[in-house]
Amino acid sequence: MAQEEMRKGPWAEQEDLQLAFYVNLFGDRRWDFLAKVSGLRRTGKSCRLRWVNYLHPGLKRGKMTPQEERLILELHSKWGNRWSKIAIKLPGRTDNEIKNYWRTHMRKKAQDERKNKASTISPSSSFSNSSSFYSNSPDVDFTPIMENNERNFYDTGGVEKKINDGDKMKVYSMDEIWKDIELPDESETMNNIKPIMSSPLWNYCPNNTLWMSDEEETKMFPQFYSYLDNQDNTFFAG
DNA sequence: AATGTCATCAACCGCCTGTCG
DNA sequence: GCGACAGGCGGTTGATGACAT
Repeated sequence: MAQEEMRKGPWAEQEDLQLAFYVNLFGDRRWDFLAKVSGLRRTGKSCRLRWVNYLHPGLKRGKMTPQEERLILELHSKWGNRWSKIAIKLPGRTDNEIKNYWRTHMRKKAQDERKNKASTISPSSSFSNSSSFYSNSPDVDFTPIMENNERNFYDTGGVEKKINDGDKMKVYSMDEIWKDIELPDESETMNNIKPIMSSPLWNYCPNNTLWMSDEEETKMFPQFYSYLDNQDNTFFAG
Protein backbone atom coordinates (compact mmCIF):
# COMPACT_ATOMS: atom_id res chain seq x y z
CA MET A 1 0.00 0.00 0.00
CA ALA A 2 1.07 3.57 -0.47
CA GLN A 3 3.22 4.75 2.43
CA GLU A 4 1.96 8.04 3.79
CA GLU A 5 4.79 10.53 3.91
CA MET A 6 6.09 11.01 7.43
CA ARG A 7 6.66 14.41 8.92
CA LYS A 8 10.11 15.28 10.19
CA GLY A 9 11.64 18.14 12.08
CA PRO A 10 10.36 20.26 14.90
CA TRP A 11 7.05 19.43 16.52
CA ALA A 12 4.13 21.83 16.42
CA GLU A 13 2.10 22.62 19.54
CA GLN A 14 -0.88 20.87 18.09
CA GLU A 15 1.18 17.73 17.53
CA ASP A 16 2.37 17.82 21.11
CA LEU A 17 -1.15 18.09 22.40
CA GLN A 18 -2.29 15.31 20.20
CA LEU A 19 0.53 13.03 21.25
CA ALA A 20 0.03 13.77 24.94
CA PHE A 21 -3.64 13.02 24.65
CA TYR A 22 -3.09 9.62 23.14
CA VAL A 23 -0.31 8.74 25.54
CA ASN A 24 -2.64 9.54 28.40
CA LEU A 25 -5.22 7.37 26.77
CA PHE A 26 -3.13 4.34 25.94
CA GLY A 27 0.03 4.70 27.97
CA ASP A 28 3.57 5.19 26.79
CA ARG A 29 3.97 1.89 24.97
CA ARG A 30 3.15 0.65 21.52
CA TRP A 31 4.53 3.75 19.89
CA ASP A 32 3.81 2.65 16.36
CA PHE A 33 0.24 2.07 17.36
CA LEU A 34 0.02 5.47 19.03
CA ALA A 35 1.53 7.13 16.01
CA LYS A 36 -1.07 5.48 13.83
CA VAL A 37 -4.22 6.10 15.84
CA SER A 38 -3.26 9.65 16.70
CA GLY A 39 -3.18 10.61 13.07
CA LEU A 40 0.21 12.18 13.59
CA ARG A 41 2.31 11.69 10.51
CA ARG A 42 5.25 10.72 12.68
CA THR A 43 7.02 7.46 13.24
CA GLY A 44 6.54 5.62 16.49
CA LYS A 45 10.14 6.29 17.30
CA SER A 46 9.72 9.97 16.78
CA CYS A 47 6.66 10.01 19.03
CA ARG A 48 8.47 8.13 21.76
CA LEU A 49 11.41 10.49 21.61
CA ARG A 50 9.20 13.54 21.76
CA TRP A 51 7.35 12.18 24.75
CA VAL A 52 10.39 10.98 26.65
CA ASN A 53 12.55 14.01 26.02
CA TYR A 54 10.06 16.83 26.04
CA LEU A 55 6.46 16.12 26.94
CA HIS A 56 6.76 13.80 29.89
CA PRO A 57 5.18 15.55 32.88
CA GLY A 58 7.97 14.55 35.25
CA LEU A 59 10.68 16.32 33.32
CA LYS A 60 12.82 18.86 35.05
CA ARG A 61 13.90 21.65 32.78
CA GLY A 62 16.55 24.28 32.98
CA LYS A 63 20.23 24.29 33.75
CA MET A 64 21.94 21.40 35.43
CA THR A 65 22.63 22.15 39.06
CA PRO A 66 26.19 21.77 40.29
CA GLN A 67 25.06 18.70 42.21
CA GLU A 68 23.67 17.16 39.07
CA GLU A 69 26.84 17.99 37.20
CA ARG A 70 28.94 16.25 39.79
CA LEU A 71 26.68 13.26 39.81
CA ILE A 72 26.81 12.96 36.04
CA LEU A 73 30.55 13.11 36.03
CA GLU A 74 30.83 10.64 38.84
CA LEU A 75 28.46 8.19 37.20
CA HIS A 76 30.09 8.64 33.82
CA SER A 77 33.40 7.77 35.40
CA LYS A 78 31.81 4.53 36.56
CA TRP A 79 29.59 3.59 33.67
CA GLY A 80 30.93 5.41 30.65
CA ASN A 81 28.43 6.45 27.98
CA ARG A 82 25.52 4.55 29.48
CA TRP A 83 23.34 7.60 29.31
CA SER A 84 20.05 5.93 30.04
CA LYS A 85 21.55 4.25 33.07
CA ILE A 86 22.92 7.56 34.29
CA ALA A 87 19.59 9.23 33.62
CA ILE A 88 17.86 6.83 35.99
CA LYS A 89 19.90 8.33 38.81
CA LEU A 90 18.88 11.86 37.87
CA PRO A 91 15.12 12.03 38.17
CA GLY A 92 13.59 14.44 35.71
CA ARG A 93 16.59 14.41 33.41
CA THR A 94 16.67 12.49 30.16
CA ASP A 95 19.48 10.52 28.65
CA ASN A 96 19.47 12.95 25.76
CA GLU A 97 19.86 15.91 28.06
CA ILE A 98 22.71 14.30 29.94
CA LYS A 99 24.36 13.25 26.73
CA ASN A 100 24.14 16.78 25.40
CA TYR A 101 25.50 18.17 28.61
CA TRP A 102 28.41 15.77 28.58
CA ARG A 103 29.23 16.45 24.98
CA THR A 104 29.23 20.20 25.49
CA HIS A 105 31.21 19.99 28.66
CA MET A 106 33.75 17.54 27.32
CA ARG A 107 34.31 19.46 24.13
CA LYS A 108 35.18 22.48 26.19
CA LYS A 109 37.46 20.35 28.29
CA ALA A 110 39.19 18.86 25.29
CA GLN A 111 39.81 22.31 23.90
CA ASP A 112 41.23 23.47 27.20
CA GLU A 113 43.46 20.44 27.29
CA ARG A 114 44.78 21.17 23.84
CA LYS A 115 45.54 24.73 24.87
CA ASN A 116 47.27 23.53 28.01
CA LYS A 117 49.37 21.06 26.10
CA ALA A 118 50.34 23.65 23.55
CA SER A 119 51.43 26.08 26.21
CA THR A 120 53.11 23.63 28.56
CA ILE A 121 56.69 22.61 28.05
CA SER A 122 56.19 19.33 29.86
CA PRO A 123 52.82 18.03 28.76
CA SER A 124 53.24 14.76 30.62
CA SER A 125 52.81 16.62 33.87
CA SER A 126 49.25 17.41 32.96
CA PHE A 127 47.67 14.58 34.92
CA SER A 128 50.57 13.09 36.76
CA ASN A 129 49.68 14.68 40.06
CA SER A 130 46.07 13.66 39.96
CA SER A 131 44.97 11.24 42.61
CA SER A 132 43.48 8.47 40.58
CA PHE A 133 40.13 6.91 41.37
CA TYR A 134 41.92 3.62 40.98
CA SER A 135 45.21 4.13 42.70
CA ASN A 136 46.86 1.20 40.98
CA SER A 137 45.83 2.29 37.51
CA PRO A 138 48.59 2.17 34.96
CA ASP A 139 49.70 5.39 33.32
CA VAL A 140 46.80 6.58 31.36
CA ASP A 141 46.67 7.68 27.78
CA PHE A 142 44.00 10.33 27.82
CA THR A 143 43.63 10.45 24.11
CA PRO A 144 40.02 9.53 23.35
CA ILE A 145 39.39 6.02 22.10
CA MET A 146 36.67 4.95 19.70
CA GLU A 147 35.40 1.44 19.13
CA ASN A 148 37.58 0.84 16.10
CA ASN A 149 40.56 2.10 18.05
CA GLU A 150 40.32 5.49 16.43
CA ARG A 151 40.28 8.46 18.72
CA ASN A 152 37.08 10.30 19.36
CA PHE A 153 37.39 14.01 19.81
CA TYR A 154 34.55 14.29 22.28
CA ASP A 155 35.65 11.47 24.47
CA THR A 156 38.39 12.54 26.79
CA GLY A 157 39.58 9.03 27.19
CA GLY A 158 40.19 7.17 30.38
CA VAL A 159 41.17 3.65 31.18
CA GLU A 160 39.21 1.05 29.33
CA LYS A 161 38.48 -1.60 31.88
CA LYS A 162 36.70 -4.90 31.42
CA ILE A 163 34.14 -5.67 34.05
CA ASN A 164 32.43 -8.91 34.81
CA ASP A 165 29.53 -8.77 32.41
CA GLY A 166 31.82 -7.98 29.55
CA ASP A 167 30.85 -4.33 29.53
CA LYS A 168 33.67 -1.95 28.98
CA MET A 169 33.93 0.76 31.51
CA LYS A 170 36.06 3.83 31.36
CA VAL A 171 37.52 5.09 34.56
CA TYR A 172 38.58 8.68 35.05
CA SER A 173 40.60 10.29 37.72
CA MET A 174 38.18 12.27 39.83
CA ASP A 175 40.64 15.13 40.03
CA GLU A 176 40.64 15.22 36.31
CA ILE A 177 36.90 15.32 36.26
CA TRP A 178 36.33 17.89 38.96
CA LYS A 179 39.00 20.29 37.98
CA ASP A 180 37.06 21.50 35.02
CA ILE A 181 33.97 22.23 37.00
CA GLU A 182 33.36 25.12 39.28
CA LEU A 183 32.74 23.92 42.78
CA PRO A 184 29.13 24.39 43.77
CA ASP A 185 28.14 27.18 46.05
CA GLU A 186 28.26 25.75 49.56
CA SER A 187 24.88 27.24 50.33
CA GLU A 188 23.33 25.37 47.49
CA THR A 189 22.62 22.02 49.04
CA MET A 190 20.42 19.33 47.62
CA ASN A 191 17.73 20.52 50.00
CA ASN A 192 17.59 23.79 48.18
CA ILE A 193 16.97 22.26 44.84
CA LYS A 194 13.41 22.60 43.85
CA PRO A 195 12.37 20.18 41.17
CA ILE A 196 10.76 22.02 38.37
CA MET A 197 7.92 20.00 36.95
CA SER A 198 7.51 22.17 33.99
CA SER A 199 6.89 20.12 30.94
CA PRO A 200 5.75 22.75 28.47
CA LEU A 201 2.81 20.58 27.66
CA TRP A 202 1.05 21.74 30.79
CA ASN A 203 1.29 25.31 29.65
CA TYR A 204 -0.85 24.39 26.72
CA CYS A 205 -3.43 22.70 28.88
CA PRO A 206 -4.09 25.16 31.69
CA ASN A 207 -7.52 23.84 32.47
CA ASN A 208 -6.85 20.14 32.28
CA THR A 209 -7.79 20.13 28.67
CA LEU A 210 -6.11 16.78 28.39
CA TRP A 211 -9.25 15.49 30.01
CA MET A 212 -11.84 17.20 27.94
CA SER A 213 -15.43 16.24 27.30
CA ASP A 214 -16.33 13.57 24.76
CA GLU A 215 -17.67 16.17 22.41
CA GLU A 216 -14.53 18.27 22.65
CA GLU A 217 -12.37 15.22 22.16
CA THR A 218 -14.27 14.18 19.08
CA LYS A 219 -13.74 17.61 17.59
CA MET A 220 -10.11 17.78 18.45
CA PHE A 221 -9.06 14.27 17.48
CA PRO A 222 -11.28 13.15 14.63
CA GLN A 223 -8.67 10.71 13.35
CA PHE A 224 -8.83 8.69 16.51
CA TYR A 225 -12.57 8.41 16.55
CA SER A 226 -12.78 7.44 12.94
CA TYR A 227 -10.08 4.87 13.64
CA LEU A 228 -12.10 3.48 16.53
CA ASP A 229 -15.15 3.25 14.33
CA ASN A 230 -13.18 1.24 11.84
CA GLN A 231 -11.97 -1.06 14.58
CA ASP A 232 -15.48 -1.61 16.01
CA ASN A 233 -14.21 -0.11 19.26
CA THR A 234 -12.35 -3.29 20.07
CA PHE A 235 -9.67 -1.34 21.93
CA PHE A 236 -11.79 -1.22 25.01
CA ALA A 237 -13.17 -4.71 24.73
CA GLY A 238 -10.44 -6.40 26.68
C1' DA B 1 24.30 47.45 13.43
C1' DA B 2 26.34 43.61 11.00
C1' DT B 3 28.80 39.55 11.02
C1' DG B 4 31.13 35.60 12.88
C1' DT B 5 31.69 32.13 16.38
C1' DC B 6 30.25 29.25 19.96
C1' DA B 7 27.00 26.72 23.00
C1' DT B 8 22.90 24.41 23.52
C1' DC B 9 19.32 21.35 22.57
C1' DA B 10 15.80 18.97 19.76
C1' DA B 11 15.54 15.53 16.62
C1' DC B 12 17.07 11.93 13.44
C1' DC B 13 19.69 7.73 12.27
C1' DG B 14 21.38 3.25 12.64
C1' DC B 15 22.38 -0.48 15.46
C1' DC B 16 21.27 -3.59 19.22
C1' DT B 17 18.25 -6.22 22.12
C1' DG B 18 14.14 -8.37 23.74
C1' DT B 19 9.83 -10.52 22.67
C1' DC B 20 6.63 -13.15 20.24
C1' DG B 21 4.81 -16.36 16.90
C1' DG C 1 16.12 -22.20 16.95
C1' DC C 2 14.76 -18.61 13.78
C1' DG C 3 12.93 -14.52 11.72
C1' DA C 4 10.14 -10.37 12.17
C1' DC C 5 9.03 -6.61 14.67
C1' DA C 6 9.00 -2.95 18.22
C1' DG C 7 11.35 -0.44 21.43
C1' DG C 8 15.53 1.38 23.40
C1' DC C 9 20.07 3.32 23.21
C1' DG C 10 24.07 5.96 21.84
C1' DG C 11 26.05 8.77 18.23
C1' DT C 12 25.48 12.54 15.33
C1' DT C 13 23.52 16.50 12.99
C1' DG C 14 21.26 20.83 12.25
C1' DA C 15 18.73 24.88 13.87
C1' DT C 16 18.77 28.57 16.81
C1' DG C 17 19.99 31.84 20.19
C1' DA C 18 23.67 34.15 22.82
C1' DC C 19 27.77 36.33 22.86
C1' DA C 20 31.99 38.46 20.90
C1' DT C 21 34.24 41.25 17.55
